[in-house]
Amino acid sequence: MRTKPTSKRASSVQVAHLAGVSQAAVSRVFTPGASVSAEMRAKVLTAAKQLGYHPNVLARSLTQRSTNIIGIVMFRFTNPFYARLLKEFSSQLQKRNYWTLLLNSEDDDGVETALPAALQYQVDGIIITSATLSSTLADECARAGTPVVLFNRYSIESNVNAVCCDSVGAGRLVADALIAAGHTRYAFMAGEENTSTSRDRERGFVERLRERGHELGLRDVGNFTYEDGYAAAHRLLRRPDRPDAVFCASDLMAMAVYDVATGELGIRVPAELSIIGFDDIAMASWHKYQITTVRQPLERMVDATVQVLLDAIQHPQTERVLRLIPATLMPRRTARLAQPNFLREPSV
Amino acid sequence: MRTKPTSKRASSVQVAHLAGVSQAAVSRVFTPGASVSAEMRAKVLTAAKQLGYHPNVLARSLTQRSTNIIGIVMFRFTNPFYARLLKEFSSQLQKRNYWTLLLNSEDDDGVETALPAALQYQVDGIIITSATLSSTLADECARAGTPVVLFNRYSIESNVNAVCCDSVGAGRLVADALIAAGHTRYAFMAGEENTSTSRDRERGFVERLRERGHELGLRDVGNFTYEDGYAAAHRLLRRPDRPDAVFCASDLMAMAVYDVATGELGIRVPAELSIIGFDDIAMASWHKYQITTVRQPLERMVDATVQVLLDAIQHPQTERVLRLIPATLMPRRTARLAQPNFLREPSV
DNA sequence: TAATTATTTGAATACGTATACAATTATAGC
DNA sequence: GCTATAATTGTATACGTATTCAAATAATTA
Repeated sequence: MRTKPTSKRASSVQVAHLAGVSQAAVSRVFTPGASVSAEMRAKVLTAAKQLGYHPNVLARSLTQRSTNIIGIVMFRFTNPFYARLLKEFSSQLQKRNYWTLLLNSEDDDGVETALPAALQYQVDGIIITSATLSSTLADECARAGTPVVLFNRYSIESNVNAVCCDSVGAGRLVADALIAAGHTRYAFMAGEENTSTSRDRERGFVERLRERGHELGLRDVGNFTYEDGYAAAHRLLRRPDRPDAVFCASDLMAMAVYDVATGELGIRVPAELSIIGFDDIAMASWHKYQITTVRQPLERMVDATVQVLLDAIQHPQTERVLRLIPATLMPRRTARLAQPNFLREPSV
Repeated sequence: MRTKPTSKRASSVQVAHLAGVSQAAVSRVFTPGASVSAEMRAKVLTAAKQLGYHPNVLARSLTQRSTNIIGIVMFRFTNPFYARLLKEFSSQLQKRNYWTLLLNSEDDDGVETALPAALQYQVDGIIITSATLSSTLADECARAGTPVVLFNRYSIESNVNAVCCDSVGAGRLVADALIAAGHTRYAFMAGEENTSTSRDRERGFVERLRERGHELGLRDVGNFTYEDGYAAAHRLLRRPDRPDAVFCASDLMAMAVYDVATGELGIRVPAELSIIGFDDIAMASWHKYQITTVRQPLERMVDATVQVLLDAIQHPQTERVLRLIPATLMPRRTARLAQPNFLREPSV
């Protein structure tokens, strides 16, 4: 059905012909650092300009065995954290002369189909933000010699690089802060249950509460979204034994809790209820919300990820890297917290 | 500095060798519709599996002269409308067996550098969401035989395809709706001043107000963001002759106006002030906002864009296409409107 | 000036695939 | 059985570039 696109893109051979030189000469003119005389360069460049010639990067990558393309596997596009993440990745990569092939793992089999496709496009590396990697897939990447970095995921069995925010540590941080301010009835609102990010945040939180003699009284699930968080907030806050502190696995859910509490139920925040979110998306600092939240240092995480990936590309033999990046608490208006020096309490 | 990555990806020649057949046979096994006997297919596939062989798409695209890659030029990633847009594009394209090369035009010279890069990667087509096209660039694409579609932009001089929401029509729609409900003091909050989207929305709005004997009393600029919208809302609403109807060029700004009005100034919405936004992002329908807004039919627009682009790819000779897609009003809670049949008033 | 070295150039080949063409084998028709 | 046709396979070549090697030219030195 496809008509063969008779593209008129000029080739190096045509340029060479027009300039009266060899094809190799043309190639050298467009290869930084190659040996070319000034007049040769001039001749070739005018011919190239005349024909509108640009080197065919794909043909080049055939001989160079490197495409300068990085595949990014994604799916929660509309989540503000991920939107910003993608922007950060693409601009970081572009700055280092790499390009981004976007692999949407939203539908169907997700990663399972997207990833082999990426390999066929000979990407130099892969960043995965939306799933962990089955060992089959990990093997396939390894066999293809294509390095992979998981972002905010890690995989115990398979031998894959990862850069993560320290979710467990962050959960503990929040527990400490809330305990120090004298809260008594704790709740946690989970994201999607099967995500390691949500589970780890919860684990750190609960662990630390226990260690210091408290219990997690309540938990509910908001699937990382405002809408589901809104419903969950209703369930949590209308109970007679409603919590006086809610830790949410995302800012969107924290905003929903805030809206339900102040808008619908007349609960005073933070006097009667402390709310802490996660991510520090732009909205969290909107004037009307001012959500106290855990800040994932996104730039640093992206930086580290790119670093790890490019390292792995340049030194294929190195063993796997795991990098944990600490989160920090952003005190704002929705949580009653002790003086900031609680942060320096000895962490047991 | 780059070590030559000695990739171990198997080639069709290696598979052929292992299977004891010709390279052409291997190629045919992986070419849908080619003539291959069952036993040949079996032999090749087992050999391929054993070597972990996947065809090199780039090498293929050298002979086919088509990469199945579409370049998307973007930059307002974190704006929820654009985030959703990108998701919609990538999943639509992926469904049709195209892949997305993401071109971030955020920094530096933006499109001017990103686009030539895309051309070098021999993309089959380009979608531009963040800028219009200089005639130089348009020429370059035309010369390369690479079709381009502008999304929500159009260009008078250069001969480039475009799919747009009918911003002018939408502005008129809003004017009609607000007039019908008997408002008297109108204001407009602009996005970034140099964008055609904002300008066209304003133009339609003002035009239609005039036609029906009204004036635009006030205008201010919110640059499409919540923060700037917040500041602009303060300026607008603290005036003695404050408006009783504000039309905002984006939902984020409308939300800011709502927050300033209800949260800070105690203005009742919609009794004393009607607010209408633009885009219908997910947040606009959040329970606490329920912003009355103009809905850009994003799926239809994306659909149309992809359609136009793929058409242009398959039939290179056709002339340029301009497609205008009508917007619709989503009545919610922030605007006082007449009964819905005002929509059927004869449009002069 | 001649001899030596450094620089520039072109011819040939490789990268991994698809395909036109010819050669071969299988199938159908009688 | 034999011929005519269809299906399958291999050979050779093309896609557009980078790069090795040898040849040719320019620059340097004595």
